Amino acid sequence: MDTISQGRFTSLSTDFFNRDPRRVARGLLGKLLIRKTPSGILAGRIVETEAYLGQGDAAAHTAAGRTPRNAVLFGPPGHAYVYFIYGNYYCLNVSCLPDGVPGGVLFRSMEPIAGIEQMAEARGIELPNNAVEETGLRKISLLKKISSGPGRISEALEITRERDNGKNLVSPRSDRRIVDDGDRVRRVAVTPRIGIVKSAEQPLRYYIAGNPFVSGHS
DNA sequence: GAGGAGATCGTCT
DNA sequence: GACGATCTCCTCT
Repeated sequence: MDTISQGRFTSLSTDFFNRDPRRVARGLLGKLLIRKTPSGILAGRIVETEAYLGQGDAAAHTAAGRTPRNAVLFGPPGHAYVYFIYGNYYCLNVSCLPDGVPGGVLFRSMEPIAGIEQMAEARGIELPNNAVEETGLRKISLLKKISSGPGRISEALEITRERDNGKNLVSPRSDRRIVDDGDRVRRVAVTPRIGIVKSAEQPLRYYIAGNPFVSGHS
């Protein structure tokens, strides 16, 4: 058990990810994505995910079989799959299902929790003084640009393919991992995934209903 | 507030 | 050689 500011949290187990990506995507809502850096801990609460099924899912990177790029998704569960998109952005996924069976979950959006100033700086956003102490709608509008969106999450947590692809996200020794601080999600909404063309109709996007940090349309 | 276009490059065909 | 699990900026309303 570690502590982050005033809270406590426990690591998720490998078994948590050794399941159907749809169950993992739903289960990850409310959990914390954290990264330890030399200058402090960065953390955000996961509020939006998308499941990518390894088999029978034309939109998944694994649809056409194993390649050097997607190898992590075919590997053991609980590892980071990071890919580069549109010449500009990195997107973070976590591998699911047993070694040899492809599948994963994309992190689409998170609510900034700790290390907010550092994450804003990594994103090139200048927060006004006392932004962290703000409340209500004003705070939401200030913080939403930090990590609402797949590319934004990676930039805020300083995640790159070169450094993070294939890294273990459950080991307590890892400097980037997914943990549970006891938060319980009340209501989960399910919609089709965003930004894809193939298999676009399947309801595989999950988000915390009513959470203001969800990206896109909620 | 909504909608459209450009940026930019790794990956696979 | 085409395209993509995105984001930002700009324009129009």
